[in-house]
Amino acid sequence: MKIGEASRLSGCHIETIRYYERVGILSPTARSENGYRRYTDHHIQQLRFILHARELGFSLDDIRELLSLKEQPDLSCEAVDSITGKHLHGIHSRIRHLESLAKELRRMSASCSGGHVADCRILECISTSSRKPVR
Amino acid sequence: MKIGEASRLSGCHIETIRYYERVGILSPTARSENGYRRYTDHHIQQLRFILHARELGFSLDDIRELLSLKEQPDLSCEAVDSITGKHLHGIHSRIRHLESLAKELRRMSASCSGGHVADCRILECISTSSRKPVR
DNA sequence: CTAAACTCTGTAGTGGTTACAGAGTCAAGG
DNA sequence: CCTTGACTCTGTAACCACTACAGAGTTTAG
Repeated sequence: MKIGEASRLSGCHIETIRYYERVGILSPTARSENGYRRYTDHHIQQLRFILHARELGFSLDDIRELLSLKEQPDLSCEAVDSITGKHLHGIHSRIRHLESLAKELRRMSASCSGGHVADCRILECISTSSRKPVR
Repeated sequence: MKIGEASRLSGCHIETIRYYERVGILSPTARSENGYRRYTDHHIQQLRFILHARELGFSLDDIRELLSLKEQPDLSCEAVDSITGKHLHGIHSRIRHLESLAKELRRMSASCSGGHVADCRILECISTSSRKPVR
């Protein structure tokens, strides 16, 4: 099938499909005589996998590795667990970071009683605060 | 003062300072005869403000606006509130999104009992799941 | 006088797409 | 047969907020 149908079946944009092939995430495609890429069911499976993994927030590097593990059914799935675990860990620290930002922003916002810019506590906070970087 | 001292006093990297000037976040600098940029205390204040606002996750566009509001002390600080509120809102939806991802990843991870890749439930989930996009 | 430290400009890279320009290909309708 | 529209191709640039060079010039300390 051609790229348009692959796009419809997988849910990936055409440009994104070409991009995935270019960066080596998607298996190389055969070409028709006119130079058009030809896609197989296997490509569609890969594209769906990539799309879902992206929706789960995995990086393309992670996905590259997951796809390569997927092709080796006899391996232990420890490596899959490890990638997932690292990803989950990263998500948790991003959540913690965002929560600490939200807390501080709420605090700042609450302390501002809404007068003139000159007395704005929010701007004052930003001017003078010195957050310790969140690790 | 020269850029090195401005960097030390503000905590911003030298390249970042030049970048901020180039994209119009930082006020233009005067130049010495040798072409070196000259920084004033006002620049240092601006740089500290930018640094703190970035630590709070504000975009450079937001910061550009906050700095411009800061220069107009007679305005109502409503606009500042609005920018902060929008930012906080964005942070909250990012947190919600990440939490839903984390939940799903934990679920997937728990359902995998650690055998061979061929039976890995995580890979199976990614292959077949179809998340509704989180708004 | 020399070496180190500093500054300058300009360019390219990061991640993960998306958007476009300009060209070629193909199928259906008049 | 010709045109129109839909499709595909390649290559490049844009997004964000930097960071990292290369290669050149300048200043400062010993």
